[in-house]
Amino acid sequence: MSDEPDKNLTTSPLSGFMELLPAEQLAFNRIYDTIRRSYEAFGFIPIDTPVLERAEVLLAKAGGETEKQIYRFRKGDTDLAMRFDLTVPLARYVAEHCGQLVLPFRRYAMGKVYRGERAQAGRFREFYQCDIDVIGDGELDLRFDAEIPSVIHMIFRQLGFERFTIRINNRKIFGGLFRGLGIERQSVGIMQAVDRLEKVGPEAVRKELAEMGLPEPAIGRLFDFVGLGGTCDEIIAGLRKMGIDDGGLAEGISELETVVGAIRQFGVPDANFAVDLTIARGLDYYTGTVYETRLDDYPEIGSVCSGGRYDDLASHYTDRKLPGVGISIGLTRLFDQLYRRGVLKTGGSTTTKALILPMTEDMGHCFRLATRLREAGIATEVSFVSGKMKKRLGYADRLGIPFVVFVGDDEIRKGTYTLKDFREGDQEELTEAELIRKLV
RNA sequence: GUGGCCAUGGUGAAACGGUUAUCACAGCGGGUUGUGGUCCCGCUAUUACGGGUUCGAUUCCCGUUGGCCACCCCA
Repeated sequence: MSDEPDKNLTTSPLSGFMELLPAEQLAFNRIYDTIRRSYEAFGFIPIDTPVLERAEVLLAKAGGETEKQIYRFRKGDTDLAMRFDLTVPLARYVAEHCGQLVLPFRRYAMGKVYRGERAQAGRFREFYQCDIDVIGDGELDLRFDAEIPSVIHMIFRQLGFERFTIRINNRKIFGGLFRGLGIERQSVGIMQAVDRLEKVGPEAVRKELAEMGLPEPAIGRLFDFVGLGGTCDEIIAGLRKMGIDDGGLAEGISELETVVGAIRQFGVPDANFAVDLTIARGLDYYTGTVYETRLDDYPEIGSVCSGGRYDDLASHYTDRKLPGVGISIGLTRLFDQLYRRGVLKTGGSTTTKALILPMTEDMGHCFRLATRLREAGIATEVSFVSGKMKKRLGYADRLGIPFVVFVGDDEIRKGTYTLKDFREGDQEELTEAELIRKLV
């Protein structure tokens, strides 16, 4: 071990780990707070679970992909892993505490998750997910499925978006269709192919399906099916008209119809949601309603929020049947993509509203004023930058602090303060009461 | 995980075999006392790392590391 510190250590963060400058971080936190407030407005309860879990817990129902991507390591005799989403930890949490929880349990969680995959634009190895889920006891009303889009709607409105579409589908429809057409065996491959429809176009998908060995008539029917368009009601009517006889399909259609009706009752305008029979969602644990939300003006970002219903959340951890429905907002991706496109307004690089600039030896006077301003809810700091005025004011200027309060011996004698509005450039001499009234 | 492209000050770029590697922005100092942002002057700072080819490498070749993009997967 060398005693000399290595001054040439790489200072960039690891690839796939987002790190922000102050103004960016503040913009990020504004989005975070907006999401949190909306979740709480619907009565969701905040729950925070550990970033590290026993590997066996996280991998209990993991498929191949998760297994490959999970960060896993040993510490002593313990086999540890970092959470790759917030849903699996929720399952463990609910199984552990269900005796003390009131069901249906409405919880939200906002935290970092980890996936060891190759980073790319909009694809991180460490990122924030903002989840809500409702967990029921044995059964869970379909109206909870409809409430989720209503939460999404509120969040994106609050974030300042008008043009976004919450796409809805039901996994039972796919399942029923595949059974009805006798192509159930290849269902996973078919859904993956259909998911690529928008990306590669119908011809490529048709070819891919043929290569999987699907008979031509079945492919035709499949395309009739995913080609169904129009309003939610037209699509649902179209589905019924296809005349495929399968109990699961009928159930899926009827659930979808119920959910669509309830979404309208929740007041989500038709402009902001749509039935889209092509969305399947990779994760195979969804068993009913599925969601995917896109910003209409930025379709290339892809889904910014997705989720769905699962029949049994915690089957690996408990015998109780706990159905749930939820969604996850990929906050890191959402922020990153919006920021790259310049659609986020960034303000100053500080939370300070008023900077007290002492021009007196009487620092106690300045500190007491600072305390009273803070108690009035005004974010305040006292400047200790010394030197020329140019430098002292330059500090406020560069951080974007909106107000500077000059405290000089003249003012102290008169019992006043000089308040300078940094954006307007003008200033006025005020009493303390006037100062507070002005800044609050 | 598979494949392609790229690596120049803090940031974004220029030079693409040839004397002290250029420019802009940012940063620091100055343009005299209790008033910043614009303007003017000055300063600091760069060829990712290791090897090879060559009289000579930022430039060409190999390796390493890192970044970007596509696929896969997904938030």
